[in-house]
Amino acid sequence: MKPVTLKQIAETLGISITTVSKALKDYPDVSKKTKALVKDLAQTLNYKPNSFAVNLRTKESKTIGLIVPEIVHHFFSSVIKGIISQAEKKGYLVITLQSNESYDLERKQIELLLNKRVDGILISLANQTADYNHLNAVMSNNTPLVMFDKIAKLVKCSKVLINDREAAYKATQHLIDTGCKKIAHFRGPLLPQNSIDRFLGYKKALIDNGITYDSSLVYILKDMSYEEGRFYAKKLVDEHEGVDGIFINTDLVAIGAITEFNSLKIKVPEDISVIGFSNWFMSSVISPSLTTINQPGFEIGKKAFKLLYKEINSKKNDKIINFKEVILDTQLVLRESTKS
Amino acid sequence: MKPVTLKQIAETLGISITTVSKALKDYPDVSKKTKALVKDLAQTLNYKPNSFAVNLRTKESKTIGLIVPEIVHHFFSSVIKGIISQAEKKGYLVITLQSNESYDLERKQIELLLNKRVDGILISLANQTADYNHLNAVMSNNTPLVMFDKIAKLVKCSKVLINDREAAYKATQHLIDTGCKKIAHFRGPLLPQNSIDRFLGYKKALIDNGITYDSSLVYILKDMSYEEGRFYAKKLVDEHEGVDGIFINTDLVAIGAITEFNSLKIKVPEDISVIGFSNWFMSSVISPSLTTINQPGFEIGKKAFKLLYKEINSKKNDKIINFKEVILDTQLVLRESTKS
DNA sequence: ATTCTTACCGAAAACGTTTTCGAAAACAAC
DNA sequence: GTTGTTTTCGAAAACGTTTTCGGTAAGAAT
Repeated sequence: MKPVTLKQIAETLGISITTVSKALKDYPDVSKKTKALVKDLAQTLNYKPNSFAVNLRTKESKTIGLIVPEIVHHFFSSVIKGIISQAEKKGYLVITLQSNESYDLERKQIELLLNKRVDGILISLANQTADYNHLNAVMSNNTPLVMFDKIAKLVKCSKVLINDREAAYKATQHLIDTGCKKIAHFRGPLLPQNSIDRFLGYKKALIDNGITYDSSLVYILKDMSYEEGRFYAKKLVDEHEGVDGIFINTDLVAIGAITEFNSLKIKVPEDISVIGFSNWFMSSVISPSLTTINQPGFEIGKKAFKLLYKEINSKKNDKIINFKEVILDTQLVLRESTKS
Repeated sequence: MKPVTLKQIAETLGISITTVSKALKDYPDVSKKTKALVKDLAQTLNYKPNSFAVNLRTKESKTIGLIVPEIVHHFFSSVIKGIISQAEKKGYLVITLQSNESYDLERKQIELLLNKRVDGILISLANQTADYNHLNAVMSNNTPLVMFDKIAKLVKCSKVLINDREAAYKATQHLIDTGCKKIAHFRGPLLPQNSIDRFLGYKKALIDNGITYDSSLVYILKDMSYEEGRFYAKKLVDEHEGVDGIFINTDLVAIGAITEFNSLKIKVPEDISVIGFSNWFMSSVISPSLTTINQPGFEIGKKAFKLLYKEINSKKNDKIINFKEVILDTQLVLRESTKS
C-alpha cells in the first residue's frame, strides 16, 4: 500500500538508486537498455516521485501564492481564473488567499506563503495597506513578486496594470462629449493607487474642458458595495441640484446608483448620465444597461503569471531580474446609461 | 542570506540539533534554561522551519486541493471563500483548480493533486463527469475526499449537499400556490445529480398537485448561461401557449429569461411567473426582482472543509472514518417575479 | 602490451527536519 | 558507597530524492 520509491525499483532491478533516478530523467550516462527496463517497471508500478523529497532537494515547490482582497468579486475571480489557467500550463499550482481588504491579514498571509516557501507571489493590495514592509520582506527574501491592479508605486517589483488615469479621463470625457456639465464622481478609498488615479483622470478631464473642479461633487466610498451605490446616489441628489453625470469607480456601485435613480424616478440618462468601471457582466443586463470601461481581468491574471514565471526562471538561472510594468488596454463600452 | 536552520542554532549554542528541535517544540525532556536559550536565538535569527523538510519527515503538507467546475461564478466563488477562510483557521492552505466542466481536465487535476500529496481533496464535479475511477483512485490512495454540490452518489465518501429535490419541490409548489397551472422547467444537463434532483422535485410537485406532467415543457440547457436563458425563454413562448410559470435551474438563466420576457413585453409575474435557484446577489437587483431558492455557498464551503479536516485527523490517528452526508437548509426567497 | 577514450554505473553526500532510544549526569535514598 | 530515580541531552536513523565525482569495463588506438 505504500507509495513506490526509487529504492524499490532499484532493488527489484538489482541496480542502484542513482541509476534509476538518472534513467527516469534521461541522463546520457545510462544505457538504452537499463533506461527501458527502469521506465517499464516505473510505469507498471505506477511510480510517482515524492514531491516532498523533490521539493527539499531542489528547493522549489512549483507552487505560487496569490493574495486578493476579495474572492467573491467578478473582477478578481476573473483574474484568479487567468492566473490558474496560465500556471497550470507551466506546471505550477496556485495557493489562493484573501486579505479581506485588511492589512493585518495581508501581512500574515505573506508570512504564511513565505514560510511555505512558494516559488513566487502574486498580489493585489488591500485597501487598508499603507505600509510596505511586508512586501519588501518578500523581495529581500529573494522571492519573485508581481503586483497587479492594486499596487504600491514605491515597491520595486514587476506590475501589471491598466492606465487608470487615462481610462478615467476617457470616461469623463465621454460624459462631457455627450453634454454633461455638472459631473460628480464616486471614488474609492483614499489609499489605493487605482482609486487615486481614477480620481485624477476625472479631475484632469474636467479641467482640460474648462469645467471648474468642485470637490463637493466627489464622494469617497468605503466598501464599494451595491448598497453604498444606492446610498450615495440618494445623498448626491439630496445635496446637489442639476448634476447631469456621474463617473463611478466600479460597476457594482454604479448599478446600485442606477437602481436608486430608477426608484427615485430620476431618468438615466435623460436626467443624469452614469458611467461605471470594470465592465462587469451584469452591466449589460440591467436596465438601462451601463456604459463603462472594460478592464480585462482574465488577461491581467495571465500576464501577471507570465511575468512571475519569467522572474522565477531568471532567479533559477542566476540571471538578473528586470522589473517590468505592463499596462493593458481598456476600452470604453457604450451602452444606454449615457447619451449618444 | 541563506535561511536559518536548526543546525546553525545548534552550532552557535554548542548543543545538538535534536535538543534545538525539541526545545522549540516544548518537549518535556529539555530544561527550561536551554529552552529559553534556544527560543531566544531562534527568535532573533528569525528561524522558520523549512516546510519542505517538515513535509518530507511528517508526510503531510498542510495543504488541500480544491477542484471546482468554474471559478468565475457567484456560487462557486462563495464556496471557495468559505473553504479558504475555514482552512486558514486550521492552518491549512488551499490549492484551487478549475475543471472547466471537463471530465478530462478533472481527471488530470486529481492526478496533479495526488502527486503533490495534498492532505485531502474537495471537489464539485464537472457536468461531463460520468465515470468515477479517478475519484475512487483518490479513496484507494487513502487521501480524504469530500464532495459538495455536484456529487456522485456512487462514490463512497463524505458529501455536503442541499436537498435539491425538496428545494425544487418547494419552488414549484410556490408557483402552484400562487395560481400557476402550466409550469415549465429549464433544467441543467442530464448527468449532474443536482439537476436530476431538481427536475424530480419539480415533477413530483406537479403530480402531487394533480397537474399532469408534460415533458415538452422541460428544456435541457447546456451551459446554464445568461444567453441560454434568453434563448430558451424565446423558444418557450414560441412553442407553447398559456405557460404561466417557470422553475429555472439557476438564477443566471432566470435573469436571462426575465430580460427576454421584458423585451418581448411579456409581463413578469402577471403573464408568467419565474422562480430561480441559488439566490445570486444580482437577483434582488434586477427588475422585477427574482423569487428564488437560497443556496448557502459560503456555509457549504465551510462545512465541506470541516468534514475534510476531521477525516484528515482521523486518518492521522488511525481512526476509522465514518462518511457523513451533510444536508444544508435552503429557503424560499420571495420577491417580485412571482405573484403573492 | 600499453595508453587513451568512451560508455556505463554506483557510493555517498546533501537537503532539514523529527523521533526513538540509550546514555550520562545529577540527585535522592538507604 | 551502593542503588535507584529523575532530569537532561545527543547519536543516529529515517523521510526520498538529486547530483557530483570517481571508478570499472570495454573497446579503440598506438
